[in-house]
Amino acid sequence: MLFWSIIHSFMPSGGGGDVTMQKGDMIYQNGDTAHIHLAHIPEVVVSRIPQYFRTLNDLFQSGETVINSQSLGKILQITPAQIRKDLSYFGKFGKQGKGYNVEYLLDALRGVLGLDREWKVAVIGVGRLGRAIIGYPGFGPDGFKIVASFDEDPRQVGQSFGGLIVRPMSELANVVSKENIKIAIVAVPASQANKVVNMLVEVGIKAILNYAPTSPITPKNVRVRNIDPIVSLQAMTFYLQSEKEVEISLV
Amino acid sequence: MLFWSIIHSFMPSGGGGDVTMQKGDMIYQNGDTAHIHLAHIPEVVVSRIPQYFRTLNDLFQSGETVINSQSLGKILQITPAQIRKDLSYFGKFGKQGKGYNVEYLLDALRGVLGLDREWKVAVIGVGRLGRAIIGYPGFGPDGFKIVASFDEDPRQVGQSFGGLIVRPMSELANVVSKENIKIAIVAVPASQANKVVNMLVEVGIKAILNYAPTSPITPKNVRVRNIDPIVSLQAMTFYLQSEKEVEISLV
DNA sequence: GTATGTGAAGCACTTCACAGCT
DNA sequence: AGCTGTGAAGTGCTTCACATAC
Repeated sequence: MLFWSIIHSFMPSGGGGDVTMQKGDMIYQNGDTAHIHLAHIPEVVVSRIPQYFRTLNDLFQSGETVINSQSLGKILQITPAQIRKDLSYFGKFGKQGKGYNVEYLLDALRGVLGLDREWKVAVIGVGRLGRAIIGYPGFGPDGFKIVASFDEDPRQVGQSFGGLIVRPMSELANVVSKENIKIAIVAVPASQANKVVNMLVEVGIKAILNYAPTSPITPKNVRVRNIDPIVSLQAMTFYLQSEKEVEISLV
Repeated sequence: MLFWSIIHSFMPSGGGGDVTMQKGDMIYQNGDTAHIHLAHIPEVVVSRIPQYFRTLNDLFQSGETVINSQSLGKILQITPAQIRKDLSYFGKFGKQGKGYNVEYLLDALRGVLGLDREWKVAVIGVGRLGRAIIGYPGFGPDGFKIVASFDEDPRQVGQSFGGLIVRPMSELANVVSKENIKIAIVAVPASQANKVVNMLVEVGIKAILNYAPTSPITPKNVRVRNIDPIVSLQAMTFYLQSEKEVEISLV
């Protein structure tokens, strides 16, 4: 039985020379565990893997057993070469002349993304949005389990939404450490967002899905993804107004 | 008084030779209107402009009058060079030795993004998420006005949320054309999403903010932005499980 | 002195094209 | 014959570094 371990930044700071890693390099064996160190994987690649995963899930549900990079590309509007290259960062999952076995690739990507376990999630802010998130049925099937909710407002604390009791922020540290929560969803007003994010970093949260219209600053080892519908809409209105005349000063 | 016009794809298809445009090229004068044709602007650049806009808005609200690319970069975690380069696609908005006048740059970017007008928006699907969107107060201040909501479910039709009556899908074409709606927000279950998106394209919607966990296919002249929290979370779990051992078959 | 705007250099991602396997 | 996996080529975005302007 063999294992692999993804090491994202391997910097033996104690001196002794630089180490340049190549994809697939096996560096050392530690007890029973063989560690394979992968070279840097581009962030854009990582962000596409969940899309492949979701599509493969859909295909699997509809009973498809095999798919090739061309068909997958058509569904996702991505070139076949891109898909093959992306997958090749993680292994060889296909068969020449055939394509990819849907179930096999699905399992492989589940492992790559770390979805072969349950991730506990905390929701901060139980306003209209927070409650919609708690009630959203889409998290469970993918292994995300919302196990706690918090709010600063004493009038919300103690209430129950979706079978989850709203706790005061003062309990954040305790609950996060006791439940070993690594992921938080921020659904508080913009004015509170930065403060809340700082608290989350403080108590050891490592991934934050931020619905507040801010770009909070966090240490490099804490990941943030911002979901801001306004920003998304504005990126589209730019294209909508092509050929519309806009006044500027032209010396 | 001078104007500029952003032409994104200028392809005189009637023959007569290729036209390669350079940033800032002035191509022709038509009546009172000088048209300046900008070269292709990278999509990543366009997607960053709304972030600059939001931050400048925040700064303006807090009374800041001047900012330089360094400070703006610190807030947004973007290099100063990147910010200056991005802005340079659209004009020269700063002063050497000084920086950017916040209000002036804000106005300029408002024009660039086409936010110096009101954009009417339709929401499709008034489930929990759709209602949260309709009730979200963040759209108004940025010029997005939700003017209509639709749902396929007859039990929802006729109800009123946030002062907006839910209409049946059969009225979509009429309302969109009469109200001149160009933007739609899709908040229906995944199973209906593709069908709904096709209907939206059909009736002339040009920009879609899609909350369903799908990647709908649309003509090139219809923009889609997908907001899928699961995909965002999964891109983060990849990094969370660094150094975690994952079983694979290593021949 | 300070900070912008921008060609040029550097770097990273995408696409090509084909060897290799089925 | 068909499709993957992948070096190499191509493309495009980012960063540099400095002339220019305040």
